Formats: sequence, structure tokens, C-alpha cells
Amino acid sequence: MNPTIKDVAKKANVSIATVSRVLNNLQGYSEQTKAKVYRAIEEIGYQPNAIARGLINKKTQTIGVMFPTVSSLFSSEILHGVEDFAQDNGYSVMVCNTDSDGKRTLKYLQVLREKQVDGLIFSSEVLKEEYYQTLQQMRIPYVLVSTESGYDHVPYIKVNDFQAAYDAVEYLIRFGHRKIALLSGTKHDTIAGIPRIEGYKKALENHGIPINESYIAYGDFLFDVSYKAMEELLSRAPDITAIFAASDEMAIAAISVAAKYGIKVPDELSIIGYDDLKLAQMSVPPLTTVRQPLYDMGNLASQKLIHMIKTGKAESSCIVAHSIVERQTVRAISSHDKRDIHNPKT
Amino acid sequence: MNPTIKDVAKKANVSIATVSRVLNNLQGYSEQTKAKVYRAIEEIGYQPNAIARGLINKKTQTIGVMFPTVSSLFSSEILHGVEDFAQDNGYSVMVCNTDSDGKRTLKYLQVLREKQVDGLIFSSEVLKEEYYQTLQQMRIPYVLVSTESGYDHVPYIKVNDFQAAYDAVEYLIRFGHRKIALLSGTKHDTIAGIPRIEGYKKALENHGIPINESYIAYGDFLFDVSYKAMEELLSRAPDITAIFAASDEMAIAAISVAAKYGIKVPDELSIIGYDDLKLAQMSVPPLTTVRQPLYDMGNLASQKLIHMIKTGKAESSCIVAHSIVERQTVRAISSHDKRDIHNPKT
DNA sequence: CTGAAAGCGCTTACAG
DNA sequence: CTGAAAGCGCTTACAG
Repeated sequence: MNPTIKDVAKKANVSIATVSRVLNNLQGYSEQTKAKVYRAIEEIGYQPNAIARGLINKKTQTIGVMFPTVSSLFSSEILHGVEDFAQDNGYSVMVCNTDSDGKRTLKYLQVLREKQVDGLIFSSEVLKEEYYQTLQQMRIPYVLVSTESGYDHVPYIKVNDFQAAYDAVEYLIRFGHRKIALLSGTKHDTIAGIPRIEGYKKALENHGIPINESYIAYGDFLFDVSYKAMEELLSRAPDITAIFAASDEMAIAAISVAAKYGIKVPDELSIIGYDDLKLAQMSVPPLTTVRQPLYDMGNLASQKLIHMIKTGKAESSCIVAHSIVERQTVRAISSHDKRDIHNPKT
Repeated sequence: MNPTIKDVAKKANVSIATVSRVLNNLQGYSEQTKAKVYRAIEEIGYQPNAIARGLINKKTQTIGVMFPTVSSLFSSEILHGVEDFAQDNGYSVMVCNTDSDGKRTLKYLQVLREKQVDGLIFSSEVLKEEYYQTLQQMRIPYVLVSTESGYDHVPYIKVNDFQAAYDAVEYLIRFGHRKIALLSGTKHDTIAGIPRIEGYKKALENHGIPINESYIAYGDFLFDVSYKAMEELLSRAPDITAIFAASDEMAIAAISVAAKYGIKVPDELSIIGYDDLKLAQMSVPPLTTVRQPLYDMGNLASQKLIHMIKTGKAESSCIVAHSIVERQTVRAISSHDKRDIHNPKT
């Protein structure tokens, strides 16, 4: 149907080998034949078939990216970073939405393998043993973003979650807060759960503040569940003056709940989030948060992966810098807890 | 490197033709050889090569999706819908981020063509003449989401923007508002700009409310620019009591600006958005908005596209239903404009 | 029920 | 500088 290399060869009166040479900018043809070939290509509107090319080169110039939920601001910022670098370097990207479902993940890995992707980016999920095994069998390079693993030679790109959480809480402490709650993500999540909990506790401990387990509430990083967790937290510990939320969505949920109960942010309750999604700028008031450079992380992952594909060499992991973006949800605690006036429960 | 069909043929002591038959569930082999083949596959860990398959079948089982910005909640919800259906039906999806850049779009189309995608979903952008030409040359089916075109036989899936805008404004009118501003998207956007402006004007007109051009501000659908547009609008027309924003991001910007100037939403200013992104639930107060079922639209586009790929038949366009999701940013206007009290300018 | 052979659209030694 | 031929890993008539 579509014209092939044969058609242009015929049209230009040369062999397909020659057409292939000029197409690939190899050497071994005169300027004249080059011109002839290009003219033929032009005339019949020829486009090379990357599939045929891929079969013989054993390179498809495409990479796969796996996310637990593509439709989150979080994933899509990473994806954007991945995609930009990939496209600029001649790679296409296939997206896979695993829905945090183990079955789907394995099935995807299968598909990606059959489709012969040159490499893979694995994001935001724990690299389970079975995934690791499959990946090793695939014999293609891969890199982890916003997650890590205990396996050697598996490069990852992430923020130091422990330290970021520590810094967030210390930031709150510096503003005079001592009754600081934690709106945690999934309790047993070894990547984004536990390290942030530990960072929270360590900061408290280092500043001589006792840990109060009733100040810790567990959500799932997302809005709805966190909304409820926040309501419970508030009824259980109405005396808190600040909250560290382990994701921006959770922080926004906290703001929403506060608004619902007439608690003023930041006057009566300070809130600091985690991620710095676009969301954080849009909240009312704008959210103070720990920034993870998601776009950059995706971009870097893409860079490393493509470098590995091209050179075959291993790449090192990378802890990227987080930072605190100061907006308007944190303020110094006042001498008396203003909220007591409005909230007789405390 | 990886085992091929030849390896399993050798292992199972049959021809590659036979292996291919059992692999594809064709007929013409005994249960015995079937078992032998499967055993061999198992033993050597064979995985079919979809690239080789694609070359001969002229089907790659992959579709492309083009977005102006992948990293928006808007695009990613559509993407999620597209991806879910595609994966469940054996198709992979390649994402392309055009950054609203004509050059990139054309380049992508090229890439997608070379990679032999079976079909294409084109989202949120005007289908320019040159894109249309390229698409026609590619001879693959494609469908438009959240945009439309004047070309016949190019199926699109979208909401009726004019009607949706009309309904939003009428909703405001029903609550007693007459001084209704429009925070419009890009002025000359023929898809999401003009029709919504027209819907706004028509609703006003049908209710005998004169159109006041100073009540119309232009943003670009996104937060930052809209924030400024809202500030200008407010200083130019401080007497407005309600705003119809042509996107949720714009509505959120309006809420933010209102908060900045101490204008209470909805007490002093009602706001209705457009899209119903997850964002809308998270705002404070939760945003009343016109819902476009983005996930469903993506899913439907995927369905239609894959159906076209499989059957070769044309599909019809589809205007999906919008609806107004009532949350907390609109309320009936009070007898006297409360805001006058606080804002001596009016 | 099964296999030998041609062919998908390319690239790449090899020979001239 | 150029072409004939083999081959990438499959599928699919065709013949038996």
C-alpha cells in the first residue's frame, strides 16, 4: 500500500542498498545518486518503515513508562519530563497505567517485552521481586523514578524522603510549633510512607518534642481518604497547631476540612504539604510545601535510560534536591492558641 | 539473544509453521504437538516478537495519542480513559506532547507514521489543514477528542460547548444574578473559546440582560494568565456578582483572586467553572462547575478508534452530555449587594 | 495434521 | 561508488 524502499529504488534506478545508504547518511554514493534518490522519495512520498528497521536493528526507539495512576498530577508531571527528553532524542514513549495492580503490572511488562521496547521507566511503585525477575529476563535497561529498590545496579531517581520530611517538620518547629500532627500516606509503604514517618519522628525527637501517636493519621496520599483521616485526626487531637501532610493532595484535604470546621489556615492551623504539584499554587491560601522537582526527575530518568540504551553502560542513582517552597499556609504560632477561643473542645 | 520461534521449533521437534499455529490458536495440529510446543515455550522462556509480527501483519497493535500538554489534569484524565480501553483490548498507547506547537505536531505525525501505529487520537487542538492532509496520507483511522473539525468522516467526541456555556450562565441567572462576568479562554479559539463566549452571550440575551463587554475578560484556560485577567476584570467591573469561568483552572484562579481581595465566595461572588477536574472537588469552597466526562470521552474515543481499526468501517461523531455539578461556589444573590459594604469603589 | 518456502521492508556484510 | 544476497522473526498460502 504505502510505498516501500523498493519503490524508490525502482523510481531512482538504483538498488535498495543504495537507497538505504542515503537514507541512513552512510557513505558510498555520489552526490548525483543522492539527489536522484531524494527526488524519488519526494515524488512518491516515501516514509521509512520503523517496524522493519526495528526488526533488523533490534532497536525500536521506544521506551515504556509505568505509572500506578496516569491521571494524577503527580504522574503526569513526571511523564511530561520523560516525554520531552525522549522525543528530543528520537525516542517515543509508551505509557502503561498499572492502577497499583500487581497483575496488570506483570501483564504490562509482558506486553512491553513483546513490543521490544529499548528500555523502561518504572515509577512510584515498589519494585517487587517478581517484577525484578521479569525485568532481568527482559535484558533491557530500566530506571526507577520516585521509588527505589534494594537491588544493585538498578538506578533510581528520587528525593531523600526521610530528610525531606525531617526538614518539613523542622520548618514547622522553627515557627514555634510543638503540637505537630502528621497526615501520613499509606502506613506500610516503604518508599513514601515509612521514611516520611521516620523523618517526622526524628525531627520531633531531635527537638525534644515527645511523639504522640494520636497525632499521626493515615491516609493514602489522595484526597478522599485523607479527608476522612483529617476529620478523625481533628476530633482526636483538636489541640494541634500544625500539620505536615505527606502529599499535596493530603494537605489540600486538610485545608478543606479546616475550612469546613471554620478553622483558619494559617492563623489557627499551619499546614505544610509535600510534592509541590501545580495544585499547591492554586489552593486558597497557596500551599507551603516540600518541593520534589517532578518534571526534572522524569527528564533525568529519561536521560539516564537513553544513555544506558545507547552506551550499554550502567548509570548511577541520583538523589535529587528537595526544597521548601514558602507560600501562605504556615505562620509562627501565636502566644496563645487562638483556636481555643473558637473550639471549646480543647 | 532472546529465544525465537526457531528455538522452540527445534526444541519441540516441529516446524516453525506449527509453532506459529499453536501460538495463534489456529487449527491444524494434534493435542499432542500442542502440548509439546507449549512445553518447549515454557522451558526456554520464549516470548513472541511483536515487531516481527507487526511487519508481516501490518498491524502493530498500538495507537498514538496527541495532547497539547500531557501534564495537565485535563489531558491526563482523557489519557487514562484512552489507555484503559486500549490495554483491555490488546493495544498499547504512545503519548505525544505537542506543546501546542505546530512544528512538533507535524514531526510527531511523522514519527507515528514511521512507527506504523494503527490509529490515532487527536486531542484538544484545532485540526489544521496541514495536519489533516498528513493524516489523510497516513491512511489510518483517527478520532478527535475535545475538539472537532469541519471535515467529513472525521469522528469527534466532545461536549456541546455552546450549550454547556449557555447552561452555566442560565444557572447563574436562575440564582438571581444579572451582573455576570465571563472569564473566557483564548479569544479566537474556535473550539473552546468562541462557542463558550457565544453561549454566554446568548443566555444573557435570552433573559433580557444586556451584554456588557467590560464584563468579559480573556485568559488562556490556565491559572497564571487567568489570575491576572481576573484581577483586571475585578478592577474594571467591581459590581459583578457572578462569574462563569471557561475552565476549572480559571475558576480556581478567580477564587484565589477573590480571596486575595477579601471577597467572599459564594457570599459576595458566585463562581461556576467548566470541566469538573478533580481540582474542582479540592478547592475551598468546592467548585460548582459544568462537568465534561473526560475519562469517558477518552474511553469512548479509544473504543471508536479500535473499532475502526478492526472493522475498517467509519464511526460517527458523538456529542456527550455535560451536566452541572452543584457544589459550593454559587448561591442566590442577596437583596442588596453585600460586597458594596466592603468595596467603596462600587 | 505437518513442513518447506516465500515474503513483510528493511540493513549490512561481501564482492566488484 | 554500487548491487546481489542473506537475514531479522515472524505468518501464510501451498503441497502433501
